[in-house]
Amino acid sequence: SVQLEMKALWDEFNQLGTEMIVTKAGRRMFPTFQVKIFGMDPMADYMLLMDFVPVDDKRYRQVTNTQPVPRYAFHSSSWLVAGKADPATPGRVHYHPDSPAKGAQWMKQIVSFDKLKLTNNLLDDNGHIILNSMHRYQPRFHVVYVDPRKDSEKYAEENFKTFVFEETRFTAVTAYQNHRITQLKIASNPFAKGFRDCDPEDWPRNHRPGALPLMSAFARSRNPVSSPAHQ
Amino acid sequence: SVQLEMKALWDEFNQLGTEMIVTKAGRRMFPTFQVKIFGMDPMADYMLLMDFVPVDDKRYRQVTNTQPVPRYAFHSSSWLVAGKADPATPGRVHYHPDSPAKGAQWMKQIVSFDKLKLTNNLLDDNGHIILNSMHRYQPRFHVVYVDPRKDSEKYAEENFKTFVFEETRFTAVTAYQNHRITQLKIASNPFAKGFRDCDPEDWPRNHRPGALPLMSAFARSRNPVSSPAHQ
DNA sequence: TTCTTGTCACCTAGGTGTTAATAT
DNA sequence: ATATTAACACCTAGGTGACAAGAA
Repeated sequence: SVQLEMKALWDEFNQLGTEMIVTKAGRRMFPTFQVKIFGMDPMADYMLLMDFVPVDDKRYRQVTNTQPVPRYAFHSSSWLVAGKADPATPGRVHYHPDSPAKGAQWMKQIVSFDKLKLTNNLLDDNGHIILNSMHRYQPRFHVVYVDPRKDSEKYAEENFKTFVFEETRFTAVTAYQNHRITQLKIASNPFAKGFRDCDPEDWPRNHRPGALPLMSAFARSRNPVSSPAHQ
Repeated sequence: SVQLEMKALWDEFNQLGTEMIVTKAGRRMFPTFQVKIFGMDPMADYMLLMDFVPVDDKRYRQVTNTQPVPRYAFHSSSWLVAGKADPATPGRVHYHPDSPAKGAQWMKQIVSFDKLKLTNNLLDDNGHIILNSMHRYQPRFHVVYVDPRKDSEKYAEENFKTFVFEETRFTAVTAYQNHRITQLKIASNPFAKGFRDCDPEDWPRNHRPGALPLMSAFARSRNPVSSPAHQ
């Protein structure tokens, strides 16, 4: 079985509609997809990998709310379906760089896919995951048992297991569309600290009950709670 | 067979008497020990590791030349034997973090031991290599074939091979003793660029034949030449 | 006197969103 | 209009030798 790490943070993003930047050179995901694994055979070899499947066959489009809104308005924009999805290229997979490794090694610490990068460059030759901007994707996590038997191909079907966490769904974008997503990224990603206007360490102490809860996930995620995988 | 990378740079350091800093927290080696490997079974698993053996049973001592020397003197100090070596602690080994891996993976690119760190802390619990300051050491590189047979222990003797490059010998120190070593480190280690007083990129062009050859190894090492292993 | 330790400025290396310019 | 790109300032993370202070 598998537990998603930083579930509280993923939930907060998912509630707003998670967006992930794609660039030509490749961009990491934030939050990073990381899991805790249980129940492997400690002595057996496993390959760990991820892929990304379209959530639907729609292409999205950002529509700006042009009506006058109060300052600090919450819903200045939203997603609209803009047509049928672009034809999917044969989806790439990302093997965790430690693969293959023994079950004992995978289980003894959190497995982090922080080397995984997303790109919109169809001609990418860095092995990055290729996605279409303005499309929605569902990350999937696969565990493959390395079968020592000679005719292991025959058992391929029973030698892997797939885990899907719906809270990790996201829209691929080349620039953030929802400003609240931007703010949550800035508040929770250490590499974006330069864009913060207050010290996040002070937030839990200074937090007023009525304030915008942009930082709540970050505060909570310091003691991450995991969730069981869907299927 | 194994080829040492950056051999020209190692030679230049070795000619001056290589020194490596050891610290409580652990310090990387420079030059980094890296090799190119040939002749493995592409499909077989191998473990790669390093250890460090005392070159002799001597403790060293730096003696300062107190006689008046001309400016820019070349030999202001030297090493003297200072007594018998301190009792050796059971030597640690450093497994290359990618171990175990297939021969094909080890051979397809340079294997770099840049995660290896040296410490003088006898109580170190970070898994770093523990060395005595003011003692000389010979790095050794070991290739271990992971024998798939059940009684593999019986074949341990024939399942590993050791490679020794004498030009990688060094003296462990807590502070540099030979100023020319310091200068060569500053000239060739990118992380010490802050202490340079000229642009190393310009050196090959501006190099006057009569000038001090401090940068020559760095200039040459841009097209690294390898050397065969001793044994 | 000699050796060791801890702090520091200054780097490498690379992950952020911003912004202005460009493409569609 | 909307979407994409490239350069950029500002971070994280961590590897340098210098230096002053301390230890042996």
